[in-house]
Order: sequence, then structure tokens, then C-alpha cells
Amino acid sequence: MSISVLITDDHPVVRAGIRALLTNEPDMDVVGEASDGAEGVAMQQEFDPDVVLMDLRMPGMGGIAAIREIRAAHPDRRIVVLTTYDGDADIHRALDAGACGYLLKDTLGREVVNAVRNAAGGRKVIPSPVAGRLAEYTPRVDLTPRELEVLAYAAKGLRNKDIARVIGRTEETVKVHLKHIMSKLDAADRTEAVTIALQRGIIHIDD
Amino acid sequence: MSISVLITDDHPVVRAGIRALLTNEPDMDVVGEASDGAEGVAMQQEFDPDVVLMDLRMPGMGGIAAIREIRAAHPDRRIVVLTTYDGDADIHRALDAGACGYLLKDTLGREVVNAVRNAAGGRKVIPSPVAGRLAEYTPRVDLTPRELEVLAYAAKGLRNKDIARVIGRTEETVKVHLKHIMSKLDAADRTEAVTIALQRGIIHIDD
DNA sequence: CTCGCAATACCTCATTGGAGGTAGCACGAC
DNA sequence: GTCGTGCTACCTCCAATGAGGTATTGCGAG
Repeated sequence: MSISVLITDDHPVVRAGIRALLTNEPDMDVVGEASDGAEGVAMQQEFDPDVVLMDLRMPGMGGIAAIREIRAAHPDRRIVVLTTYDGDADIHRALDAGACGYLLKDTLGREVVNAVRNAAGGRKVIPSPVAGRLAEYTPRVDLTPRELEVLAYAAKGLRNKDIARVIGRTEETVKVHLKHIMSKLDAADRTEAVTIALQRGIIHIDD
Repeated sequence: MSISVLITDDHPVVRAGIRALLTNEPDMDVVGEASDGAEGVAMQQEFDPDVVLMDLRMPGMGGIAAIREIRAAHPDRRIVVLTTYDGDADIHRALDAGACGYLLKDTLGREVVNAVRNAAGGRKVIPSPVAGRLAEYTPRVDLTPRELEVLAYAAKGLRNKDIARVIGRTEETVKVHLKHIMSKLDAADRTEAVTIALQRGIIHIDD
């Protein structure tokens, strides 16, 4: 029996590439293509695929939220992330949300196929370059919601005083949050904290 | 006679997608795939394609440098950029380097095909979402080499004093550069200057 | 029930950062 | 030759930032 796969990616070119790779395999069957998270959730309900290939950062509902929704309804669904983003925060969030694999788009075609097959077989798929990021000296960093909020405003160039105003707190509180942020990210100042956070996928430019 | 196309992209999945899209067209022929800029330059020498589809930001030689090299040797070569990055600085640099088209990866498959055909026919290919960025209120910003250098260091969290030390200048000079940078980018402070520059493709995180 | 932690707020202090102005020098464009 | 511009450097001044510290509240885990 063949492995049914649902592709979820907002780039038509990428979808075409994955489809081309998988349809060459006699034991695989692409049952649908979704272009964002919400569509992905709906289509996996409809087609009940063995494996969902999922991009992160799509317009509308992103991949992480989609993974959570799918896993909530179908805890046994196999979801493999296929994305260009290699920030360790993204990897952690995806796996925490319930993904069973994480591939980067510079993965060779053959390896994508193998990953789908392994995922369908119930195995975890974490290639060594990705696994490296998980283990690396970057010890798992969790910013609190408040800290994320403050950091996002700092990235937009707001001064502590202005951040305090928009979140309805005192400037001193904002300073403490930023101090914790810089400490957690091992940043010398707010500017480096922002670049580190962007690099590791902790915040995004389009907030 | 069919249109010969060279694909240059570091993502195997994307290459497969483009190949799948173009080989469906009877008048198109994918003559090769390169995975970085240097390979792209070499392969277009070898295969003399009508159109080169070029990604930006590849490991080793990037797309911009590759476009410059190709155009220097073959001013009539048609080069179409196909990338995920929509910062206006990237678009400007690519067109300045000699690209005759600029597509984003969220372009529909059919439009990619049309773009290749138009490029081969000698027409410029700037879809409206991209053209929008060119015209947009973002009036072309050019940072000087020194300013780019200073901004990159600022992004890494160096203080003005430290930036001054590594570039062998006084702190006051660094301040002036940063002042000009913030003025050009319309940023409230160095932190916003960094995020704006990252967003618009003026600097990259992996400097 | 405690313990830990997030979030809040206050304090002091030294350093940094950014606004404003002026000005010399080198180089390329016109 | 002159103009514009990039790069350099100096000056002053005040606001903002970051490093220390302490402490209260509330909440969830154990």
C-alpha cells in the first residue's frame, strides 16, 4: 500500500518540486497541496494522509500553529517540516508542536524521499545538520511572552520609555525585561539581542 | 527552436520544481542545474543558455556577483532572478547587476513559465508585486561601504567605541556614520536601523 | 503548603548613545 | 577649476541605556 502525502507550502515552485520528487516513487502518492496552514489543516482532515510535509512561516496560519491543530485532532498523524529556516527556536517549536521530522530545503531530493518513508514508518527524521543545531552550544532559550513582546518593540526602534507606554508598564519594568532578555540571549546590548533573536527564529521581522 | 534554460539555485527541491514546471512546456529545455553562483557562471559558459534562472544568497558566490560576471562576459545573456527575498535593496542590486527579471518564489508556476518566455523574447519581467517595491515610498537608499561596515558591526552588538577600534577610527567618526545611517534609513535608533536594513536586504545576518 | 518564577516596581550609578554644529581632505564629475 | 560627496575628526549637551541591587504580588508545580 502506498504512502499518501499532503504538501503544505506557500511557494508553488516548491510544491511542484516536492510533487515531482515524490511522484517518481512508486510507493508514494501526493494526495493534495495546501498553500497555508489553515488549508493544510482542512485538507489533512479531508484526505487523511499518512504524512504531511509542512513549511513554516506561511501567510495566514503558520506551520507551527497548523501542526498543533493537526496533532490535537490526530495525535498519530506524521508531520515532517520542510523549510529554509534553521533557527534553533523554529526547530524546537516545531518538534514541541508535534512534528516528527525537520528538513531544510537544501536537503537532497533523495533524502526528502527517505524522510517521508521513515516518517511513515514511525521513525523520527532529524538529519545531522539539524540535529547539530539542537545539541549545539545554544542551550534552549525560552523567552517569556512579555519578554518577546518587549523585544519585538525594541526591534522596531522604540525606546524603553515608549515600550513602557504601549504595554502600560513603567520604564523600569521594561528595563528589567530587557536585562533578562540580553542575559538569556547572551547579547551585549539590545541591538545584538534583536539580531540574535532574528537569527535564531525567536522573533520575526514582520511582527 | 526551443528556449534553453539554466537553473541556478542551492535548493534541490526548488530546482526540481522549476525543472518540473519547465519540462512540461514543449518550447523549453532545461540544459543544466547549478547549485551556486560559481557553478552557474561556469555552466552558462558551457551550455550557452537563452535564459538563466538565478537565485540570490547561495553559499559561496551569491547570485548578484554571478549576474555581474555573466553580464560582463555575455552582455546579451538573459538572466531572471527567482528568489524568496523581496527586500528592495536586493531587487535594485539584481537589476543594476544586469538581471532582466525578478520573480518571487510565491509566483505561480504558469507565471514562471511566462517570465522565461518573455525574458527569452527580450522583454523585462517585473511582476507588479515586485514593481510595487521598486516604486514604493522607499526611496532608493544607498549606504556607503563604510556605513555598511559600521552597520554590520552595530548589528553584532559592538558599541561605538569597539567599532571604532576594529575599523581603526575614532568613536566620533563612528557616531557620524551611524547618524547618517539612521537618517538614510529613517530609523529612530541603531536597533531599528539594523532591523530595517535586514528587512530591506541591505545587510544580512550571516555577515 | 512551599518553592520557584514571571512580572511588577523602585533605587543608584557610570557609561553609552544620539542631536547639533563645524571643518579639513581627497577624489571624481562636470 | 569648482562642486559635490565620502570620510575623517572635533566640540558640547542631555537623554537613554545597562549594571547592580532589593522587594512585592500572584500563580502553578511539586
